[in-house]
Amino acid sequence: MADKTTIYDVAEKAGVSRQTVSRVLNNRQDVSDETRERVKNVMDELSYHPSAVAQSLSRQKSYIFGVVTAGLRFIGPSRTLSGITSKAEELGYGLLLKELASYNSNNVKPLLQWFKSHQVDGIIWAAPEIEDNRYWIKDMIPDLDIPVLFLTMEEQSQVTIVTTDNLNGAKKATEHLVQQGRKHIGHISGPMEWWEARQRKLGWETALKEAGIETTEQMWALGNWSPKSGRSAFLELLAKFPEMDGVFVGNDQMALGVLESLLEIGKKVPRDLSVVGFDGIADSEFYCPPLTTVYQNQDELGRVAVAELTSQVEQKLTKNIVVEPKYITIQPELIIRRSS
Amino acid sequence: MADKTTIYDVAEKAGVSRQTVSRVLNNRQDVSDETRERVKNVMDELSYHPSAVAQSLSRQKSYIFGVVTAGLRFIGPSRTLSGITSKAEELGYGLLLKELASYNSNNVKPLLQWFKSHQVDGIIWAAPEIEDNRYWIKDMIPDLDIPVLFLTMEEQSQVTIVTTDNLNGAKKATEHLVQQGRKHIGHISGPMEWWEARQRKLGWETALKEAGIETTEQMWALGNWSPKSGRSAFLELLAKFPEMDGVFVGNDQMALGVLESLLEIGKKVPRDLSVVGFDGIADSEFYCPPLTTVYQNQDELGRVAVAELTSQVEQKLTKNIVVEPKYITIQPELIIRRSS
DNA sequence: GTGAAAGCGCTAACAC
DNA sequence: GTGTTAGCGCTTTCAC
Repeated sequence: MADKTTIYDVAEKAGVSRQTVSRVLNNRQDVSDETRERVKNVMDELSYHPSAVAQSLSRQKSYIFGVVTAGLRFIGPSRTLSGITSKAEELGYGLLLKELASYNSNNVKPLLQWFKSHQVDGIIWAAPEIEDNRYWIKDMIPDLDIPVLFLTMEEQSQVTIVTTDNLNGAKKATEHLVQQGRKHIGHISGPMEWWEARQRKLGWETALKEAGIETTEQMWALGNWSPKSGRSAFLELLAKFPEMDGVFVGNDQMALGVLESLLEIGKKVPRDLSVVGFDGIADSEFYCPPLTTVYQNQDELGRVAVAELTSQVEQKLTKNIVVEPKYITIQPELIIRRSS
Repeated sequence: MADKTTIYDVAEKAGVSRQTVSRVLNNRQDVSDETRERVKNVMDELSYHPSAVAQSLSRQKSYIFGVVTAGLRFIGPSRTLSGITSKAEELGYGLLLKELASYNSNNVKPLLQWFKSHQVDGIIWAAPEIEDNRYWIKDMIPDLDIPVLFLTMEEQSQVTIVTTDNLNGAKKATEHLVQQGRKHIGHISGPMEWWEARQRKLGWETALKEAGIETTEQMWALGNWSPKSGRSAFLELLAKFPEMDGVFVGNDQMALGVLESLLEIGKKVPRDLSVVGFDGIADSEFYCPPLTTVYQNQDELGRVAVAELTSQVEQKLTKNIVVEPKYITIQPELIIRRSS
């Protein structure tokens, strides 16, 4: 009952047409200053606020982006989301949020349709690339007719992607271990279904190869990103690669598990073994010892994504040109602490 | 260009009126089976999907909730958000998300207005209560005319609140230390501007009082939730309360800092000092030693909030009754690990 | 059972 | 500069 005031009420009370009110609303120039003032005053008096829903319907533009995320209970995705919210706020866009119940979304179509029916101006796909959960891109994106931007995935023609350079980050981490004089550098990876895990492993392999070391199956073990898995993967790895004196771990959480099991078996870090993680989560500074890690700025990732999407949307709108897909890469940086 | 098909196209092709199509869309019973079938087939052929925006405008109901969060870069809020997304999905609601740039939001009014203009059916305020950042409730909520549900705040008449029972959780933690035979139990709190921090401190005081111990200023120190602050607060506390043999820390992250500084100064946990945290974040199981902590199910918090809000919205809609405010409390549970 | 008319609140296109 | 006329795509009376 509070806000039943519509553009019509304002028009009537101000003694003008609804059009004129609309013009004032949209800051058009073709209104006399005198009229504009009068209308604005009436708006205040009536505490009038336009209906965004009606505007969306009429303009065919909502100033809303759809955001798809997954695994919010982990720290990474929410950092990215935070970057998205802040940049969207800056640029005047709202966000319609969906979290995938499982990474392997098989009902992408209804989701995209839902966004479309809400007339979002663009979509940010911030869920990780795992297995073939991107299979639908070629089928769906073209006739969706809404710009979609993907986060964290392999370069692909036809779609714009913003991602941390996982391969290069992993290379930096491994090179650091090499420079520290480590000769037997192992790797604990995330699940191989994850693109990020594969990239990081590849970075480790590449760096070692460039250092003249050939990697073998004995030199790496598989984890699932969790501290617990990091721990068991490490024990497994140590058993089959006993000479290991350095390890690049696929993420900080698994590195936490590694550090803990090192403590238990009485090995000193970094004296006996150097450890380097990936992600640069805030806690890593307080592990014992503080963890050397590759920091990826996920907040920035989200911000860049929104900025790019906005730019594409507005270009499409004003110049009616469809921007060609880009592959935007963000470089992570090595943070050296006491674990190496 | 893909989805220019409207209800009108369907009506025309099916040889019925737009209303009939609408009836089929809304599963009304007053349509003959034969007509329904025909219309449905045409919908499929044209791959027609109704516009949610047009429906919102027409029905004056959007099936969207507004969500306000803050501090997504920390792990707590995003867990809650995850609970919110999953339950909302189950109940058929979408989410319009806003993250406060700072905890002390002074521009609440435009935010609420924005939600209102988007015709959200309800609002979940999931940002923490800090200082007087709730001052606006009495002024704004009544004439907003949209149900608003608050998370994590002090009971207050007129508004529905869902919260973890921080006081009781803190009591449990402290009582546990007492039962372990600790005689000198200190506390490191979060910032006193935070309601949660005050509640947890109060729980510590209450438990000690019930155990016959009077708390003094010497027995607690102030942190800011971060590991770093936990560390310095602990050192400060140890200096003025040297006989301390147990400490209840306001959250797990600060407890991490405490554990690290204990390692540095060479004190054994729990032999010399027992440590208990609060939150039950996943990592706490992998601190050294694994942390005893009070687990609060933030996912559930979000789910309960959505369920309650939905219930209120639908009751208001069907029976046209405004549900009276509730204060819903979720009990956290003590998880005992090696740090105590 | 089905259709016609009116309306949700606003904007775009064209008049004057 | 300002008003008129049509929509945007759907639902809600109320006829028949």
